[in-house]
Amino acid sequence: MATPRTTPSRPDALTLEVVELIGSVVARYHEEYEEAAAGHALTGAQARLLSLLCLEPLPMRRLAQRLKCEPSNVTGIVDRLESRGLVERRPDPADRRVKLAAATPEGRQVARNMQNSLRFAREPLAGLSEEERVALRDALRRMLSAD
Amino acid sequence: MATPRTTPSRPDALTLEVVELIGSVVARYHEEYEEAAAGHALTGAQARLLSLLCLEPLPMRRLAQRLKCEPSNVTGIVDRLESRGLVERRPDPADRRVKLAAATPEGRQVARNMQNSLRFAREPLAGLSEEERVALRDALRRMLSAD
DNA sequence: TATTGTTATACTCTATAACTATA
DNA sequence: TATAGTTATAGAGTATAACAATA
Repeated sequence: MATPRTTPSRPDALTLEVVELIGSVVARYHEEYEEAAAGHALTGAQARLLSLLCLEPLPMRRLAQRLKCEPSNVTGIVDRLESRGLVERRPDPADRRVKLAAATPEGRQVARNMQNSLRFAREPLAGLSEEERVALRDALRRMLSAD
Repeated sequence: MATPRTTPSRPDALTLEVVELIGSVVARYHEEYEEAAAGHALTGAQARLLSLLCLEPLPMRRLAQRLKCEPSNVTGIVDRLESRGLVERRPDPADRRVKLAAATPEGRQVARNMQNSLRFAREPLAGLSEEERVALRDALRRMLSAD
């Protein structure tokens, strides 16, 4: 194992700095996401839901799972997007209890515009060489699978 | 410059993967932060405010700046923390308009407990060697200053 | 006059519980 | 009976505008 034998409760200065840097990246990412959403008159939750629906229509229930919130909340978020014509509800032919939420063409356009205005989420790597990107990719992969 | 000359609108596969990994880290970090806060009966906003006050007492106005919200919101968040005895308001001897919010000893203890339960923010680096941590630190630094 | 903190208001997000229509 | 979606309700965060106390 590559882990140095230090007391878990007293991480070394390097580890502390990396953890703080990750916190900064997280904060920065979130700020810019909310900002980009607000620039298109969307809340963060609306923007996340709309982005999901741009990939494929989804039952309300699955939207709640993806957004990690209760199904009852999805009703309101979809209501607001639907009243703006960005999302629509369709019946599911296979199960009449299910409603499929789907992005309209206008909804997809708004989502695209928003994602294009997300500079930091798109270009955070401008200053890194290919070698550095590979190293960063490997480190991030390992972080996410370390659980 | 180390940036390869590709069209900005069509990033290469490596870049796309790294961007997606960063998104995953951000999502994971946020989930665990909210979870840790909820475990101590705090909302995310309350946890962030309390963590700030653990470093030093701050005027309400500065808290709003740090949390990137309107000063009127800080009143309510501090109210709720104060009613639980985790935060207190003190007069500022230098300016009688100002109220300094400060964490109580109990508030500091709750914040410490919460931070200790943040595993992902603390131990995502367990699988990385010191060399890799240095490379990760440098890459993150450059990402954050690339603006 | 300008600034600090607060109040009042309205909207959104959130969880919980109860309801309906299907299955 | 179980499930999908909704409604009703209450608490919290948010922005805006107006206010009192102080500078």
